Order: sequence, then C-alpha cells, then structure tokens
Amino acid sequence: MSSDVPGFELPLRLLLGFRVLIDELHAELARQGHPHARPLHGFVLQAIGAGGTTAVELGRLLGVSKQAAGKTIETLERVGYVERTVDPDDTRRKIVRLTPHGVDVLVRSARIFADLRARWAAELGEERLRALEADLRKVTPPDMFRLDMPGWFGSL
Amino acid sequence: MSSDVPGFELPLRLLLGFRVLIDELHAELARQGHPHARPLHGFVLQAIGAGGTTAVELGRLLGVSKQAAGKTIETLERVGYVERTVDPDDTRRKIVRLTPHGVDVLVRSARIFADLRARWAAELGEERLRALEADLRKVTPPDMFRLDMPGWFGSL
DNA sequence: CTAAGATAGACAATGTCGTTGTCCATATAG
DNA sequence: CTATATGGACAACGACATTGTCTATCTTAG
Repeated sequence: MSSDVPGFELPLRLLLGFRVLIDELHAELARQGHPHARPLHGFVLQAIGAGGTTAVELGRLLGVSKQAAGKTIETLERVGYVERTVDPDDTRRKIVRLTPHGVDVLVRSARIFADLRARWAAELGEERLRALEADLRKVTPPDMFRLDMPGWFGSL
Repeated sequence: MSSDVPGFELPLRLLLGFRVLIDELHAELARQGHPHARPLHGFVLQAIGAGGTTAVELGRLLGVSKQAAGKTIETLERVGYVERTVDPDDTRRKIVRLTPHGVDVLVRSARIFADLRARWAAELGEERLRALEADLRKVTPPDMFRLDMPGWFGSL
C-alpha cells in the first residue's frame, strides 16, 4: 500500500523551504547594511570565491552564457561587491575579485544562514535537521553550483 | 555547541531537491505526450482548479499582476490546456476552465509525482520521507500557492 | 432610474534578463 | 609567421513581468 501523502506536496514544500530561508536571509542582510543584495548575489559571490574568476569561467560554472555572466558581474561591480582587474599573464582576461564589501556580504550571509539553520534545529531538533540534510544530499546531485534557472519559469 | 554543517547548504539542497523533482516530472511528461508542459504550467493549472477562475483572481492567487496572469493564460490556451468562456452572469468576466487535455496533464503529473515520491521513499525509507515532509510543513507557510517568484532571480 | 465608483480585461510602453551572433584583441599551436 | 582558439564587448532579439491607460460592464447610492 502506498502513501496517502499527495506527491505534489513534496516539491512545493522544498521550494517553499528555500523561499523562506532566502527571504529571511535578505531581510536580515538589508538590516545589516546590504539592502542591494539580491537572492542570486550571495550565490554568485560564493561561486566566484576567494581566487577570483572570469566571465567565461563563471558562466560555465553557473550554466549560463558568458554574456549573461558578464552582465551579472557588471551589476555586482556597480553595487561594489566585485572588481575587475586585468590578468598580467593574459591581457585578454579580466579577473573578477571580491571586494571587502563583497567578502562582508558573504561573511554575514554565512552567519545568518547559520542562525536560520539553528532556528530550524530548535524547532525540529538537531537530529531531525541533520537527517533532513542527509536525506536531501542522497537525492540531489553533488555539484551544488549549477543552478540552470534561466527560463525555468518560462511560459513557452 | 553548534553544528559543523554550513548553513548555506540547506537552502541549496532544498532548491536542488525541487529542481530534481520538477526536471524528472517534465522529462516524463514529455514522454507521455506533453512536450509543451513547462515547470509552472501544472502549478498554474492546479491553481485554476476544477471550478475555473479569472485572470484577476489567478493573478491574486499567484501573486502576480492580472496582466501577467492574462499572458500565462494566453499561453496555456494556445497549448490547449485551458479555454476561456464568458461568464453569463457578468459579461466582463472571462472564466478560464481546464480542457480535457489540461485535466490530463494534471492527472499525469499527480501520478508521476506519486511515482517520484515512491522512488524517494524507496531510497530514504518511508518513515524518513514522512519525517522530512512533516518537518518541512513545520517550517514553511501553510498556503502552498503563493509563489511570488517573479523577479526573484533578478540582478537589480 | 440615473449617476458615480469599482471591477474585468485588453492594449501599449517600459525595464530586466537571458540568448545568439558578430567583432576585435590576444594567446597558442603548427 | 600563420591559423586557430579564446576572452570580452557590443548589438539585436525574444521572454516575462511591471505600470499605466482605456473601454465595457457591474454595483451602489441618491
């Protein structure tokens, strides 16, 4: 005999869970002096990492075109989260690096996420939360970065 | 003493879990004669429901403008999932109803989601999966429809 | 009954974001 | 040195959602 839980609830709950965490993250980030941070920024900054990247590399990592990655970088640059410098070894490349402000938003995001996780742990119990994470790890692909969200919600 | 699990993994896993389920749903839907179904369609059709709705009502339910809802309805109409009829009691209103084809995609989606859930249950154990769903229910808002995704991934 | 306000839907203009295509500058391989 | 590949910028296009405006219709107040 099968479950009486309708199957469509699971994806919805997963999405809502994501939404709840991200919404609260950004509400808190805004309070902490990062009102310009957008849902994807922290993610992209994380992808850029301490070593820096180029537009092409970032695009490949995120699963979007180099042009799209370039535009995102432009935006992040305008807000002050990254800066671009030319690679001395290859004049074509422009290396994108996090600014201190960019590092700050990452540090704060990490702290806020940890707090949110702690809140969930308080509500569900640390064991249950660990189990939840472990279970999700088992059913999701290991590479966390490739989001591929573009056009995901498109109508046609 | 706090957890050693980085907090940012949780939202990512939730999103990836959602993605995995939706991707497999649509791969299977395409195999079953619904190649035009897009990630949001089943969701919108579900929101329209058996009783039908109007563009304004749908927009309100989904958290988008009536114009956006109207365009989505147009697309669904073009693909053949819904049809619009005038309300005899209020000539202004155009009631959107599911066509048999629209009902079919919903029925198939429900079946496929149930199968996917069963696959997760096989991998994680029915008890663990139930616990996961129960836990997510505890930390997410009860109203499942309001997605509010528009602009969610915007850069600025 | 009629006049005023609210509501449903269509249409147009705008802004954002992604895509492909093109082009130039620079590296690298033969 | 020449041919090819690669990084980045620019332009054109399409998808999607937004606001604003307009008309038609319903509802309510007087």
